[in-house]
Amino acid sequence: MNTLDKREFHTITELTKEFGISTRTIRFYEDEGLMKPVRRGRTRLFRPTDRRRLMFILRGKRLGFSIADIREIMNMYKEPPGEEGQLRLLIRRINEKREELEQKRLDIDLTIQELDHAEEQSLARLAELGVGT
Amino acid sequence: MNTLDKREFHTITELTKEFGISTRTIRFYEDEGLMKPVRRGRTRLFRPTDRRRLMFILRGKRLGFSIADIREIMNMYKEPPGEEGQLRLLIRRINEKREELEQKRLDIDLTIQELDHAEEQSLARLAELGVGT
DNA sequence: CATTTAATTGACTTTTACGTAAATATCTGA
DNA sequence: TCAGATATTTACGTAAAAGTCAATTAAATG
Repeated sequence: MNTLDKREFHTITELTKEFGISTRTIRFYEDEGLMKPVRRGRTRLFRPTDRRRLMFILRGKRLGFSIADIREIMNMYKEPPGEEGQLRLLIRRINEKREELEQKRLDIDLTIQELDHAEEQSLARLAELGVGT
Repeated sequence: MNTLDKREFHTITELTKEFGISTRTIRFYEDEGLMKPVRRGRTRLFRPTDRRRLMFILRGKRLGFSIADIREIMNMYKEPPGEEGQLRLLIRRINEKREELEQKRLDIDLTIQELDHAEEQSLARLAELGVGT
């Protein structure tokens, strides 16, 4: 791979290797309408945009979002609707999602704090045993 | 409920109401060894410590951790082991979990940024429509 | 051109995290 | 003490998110 890797297409196996997922998983996301790779014959060809979508999906998964959640968030990034009511609805949904994410961040910070505490305990215990780090 | 609510025990339904989950869910967590409420007869009585554990579980869930993950993290908060090898192993695991959490935080920040962007687009669109906020 | 090699499709299976229902037991106030 | 509400146990069911396997098909390569 080149440092200036702006290649047009990726194969499915390239993506499985890059992201450590299976072909089944990628096809599953396509079935769910989260990606639309183009085809050469029957073979899927993934454009940079498909790859970005995949990254987005995996990020969502790491945060514990369901496929449905991810689909919903993706839709928020498309062209905003032209009608006022729809727009206001979209904005409300965006804010809901943001709150959800901010709650997650609080959860993370708390958990990290607790891990820090647990680590300290363990380090203290190690010190008691009279060992260097 | 009192402002100084340090009551000894909670019933299962009190917890379901407080946290918006079902009795089945709570019993499931007990089956999974994540909580050990005491019993009066067959009836479960949840102490403050059980309630705290439940909060911990739900926090883990919000972050997309599996039951197995949560159990593993919980075990990190118990008395650290006495043997050096075990201690070092524990410390390594703690650091792995922390990294995982920090990755999640990065994911969150990215996603929030994108939501911000999507919101701006929508607000701009609204402005175009010549409407006030 | 014959054959590995890589992809696709479709069907069935598995795991996780509960939901649901039935039968039984316990408690509680009238 | 008895009806109605609350809990428990056991067992089976289910939805989401893939995993696995088999049959085809297409592509590439010696």
